[in-house]
Amino acid sequence: MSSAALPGFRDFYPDELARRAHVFRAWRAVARRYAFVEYDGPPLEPLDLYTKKSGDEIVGQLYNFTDKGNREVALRPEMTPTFARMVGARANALRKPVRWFSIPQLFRYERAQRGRLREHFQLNVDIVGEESEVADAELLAVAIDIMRELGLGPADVRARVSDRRLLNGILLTLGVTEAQVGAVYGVVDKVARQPREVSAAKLGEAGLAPALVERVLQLAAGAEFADLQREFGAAPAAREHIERFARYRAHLDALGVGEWVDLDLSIVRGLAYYTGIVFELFDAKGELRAICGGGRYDTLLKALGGTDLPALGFGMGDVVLGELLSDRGLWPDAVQEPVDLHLVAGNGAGQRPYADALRLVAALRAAGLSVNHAMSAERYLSQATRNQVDSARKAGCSAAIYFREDGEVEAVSLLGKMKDAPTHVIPAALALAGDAAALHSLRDWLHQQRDPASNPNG
RNA sequence: GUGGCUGUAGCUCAGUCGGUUAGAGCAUCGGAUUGUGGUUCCGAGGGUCGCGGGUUCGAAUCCCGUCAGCCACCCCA
Repeated sequence: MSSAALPGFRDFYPDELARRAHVFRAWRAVARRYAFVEYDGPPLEPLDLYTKKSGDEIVGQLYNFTDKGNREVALRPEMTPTFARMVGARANALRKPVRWFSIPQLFRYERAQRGRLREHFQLNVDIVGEESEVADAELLAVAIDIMRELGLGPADVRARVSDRRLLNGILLTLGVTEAQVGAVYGVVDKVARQPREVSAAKLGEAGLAPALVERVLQLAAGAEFADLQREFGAAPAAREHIERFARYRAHLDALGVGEWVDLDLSIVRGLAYYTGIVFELFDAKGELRAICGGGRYDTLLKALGGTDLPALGFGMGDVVLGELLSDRGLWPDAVQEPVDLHLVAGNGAGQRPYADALRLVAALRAAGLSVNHAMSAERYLSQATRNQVDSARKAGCSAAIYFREDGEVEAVSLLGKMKDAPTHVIPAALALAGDAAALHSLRDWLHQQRDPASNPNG
């Protein structure tokens, strides 16, 4: 076996690239439907772009090195700092709100495992300059509509949403002190991933009374928004946030994605820079890692040295999403673009110079058709036609084309049944001369063969 | 970075108690009376049994190490 790709890196063979393209198509189609525009930045950035935001510990998880100009650089592990720089540099000139998306390839140096490689492609969708919770609803709707676009439904994927301000207000109302809030977040974030006793012990260590520990764990394990409204709707520390969240839910319903969404106060998204509504998308069976995560980060742009603008966004990677599509059998049947025509030897092949065969191929290509051929005069003339036709069909070609004994050029469909396959004839002289009408008729005929509605052989 | 499981052809896997030149199916390539199809038949190529060391007359097989993959931590996307 020759050397393979580096650990955590992928070779994309044509079938795999076609699947990747399928996901990218869905990402772009939905992002554009929501009026986002695409941008990109450099895959290599100054190292301090990341250490400024995340501290020096981050270096252990980066692909970083010193370049030949003695600059400390890193392959980008995330898009947000680049995005923040680009927006910040033109903050005053950009029409607000900014709605941008990107599909960067990102890199992280850490142990690869299922759903987690050292390299992946991640859709980033961000909005800058809008504080209304309508923007939060719009953002989540983009992520959910991508699931729909790929054939997934609310029984396959669930959106879990929370709001840090809401959780904060509830905790303060219950008697958690400002000083304890940080520690409580840390426990709540992991409540589903560690034993209840461990969570309880950590909350106790943070200074929470036993009754309060129970109450916090109960809320983190699952809460109905209606119950929260009843209990905290009038509390001074929580009321504003309860009301905002109610409006958010109503916007999601109106945007047509309400049935995908569950409240889950345990969604904290690390302890980092999120300031408001946060969300994650999971497969409904809970077998995979998060498909997507994001939320509001109103203070980050300023913290990174940019303008003080509210912002929100999410990232959605191709790896977990691809695993989910595989599990659900949702990849399209024909992932490859079929080739239109394959030149084979017909009964008239021997009557013409080989150059005519290449001229025919060239004329068809000039007319915009995709055409393959054997690239060997010897094989074209000596190999049995049935083998040539069979190879073309197996390669996924839509039709074979050849010179007939009477000198005409004939195409025969390779789709559908082999008996009585449809054919289309054009005079060889017109085909070789690149006659527009003749080639147009061939193109129409090909389209007709591919359209199942008008192709009884399909 | 820590621990557990697994490594045989491009893929899925056989390979007995340690015993001759490591096999099958699928896939690929060539062919089946100068020509039009999925079936069928014949044939071919393709392996440092992950890698290195050890035990042994003899190792795919047993032992140790290492690398890679998977899983769980850690951390996050």
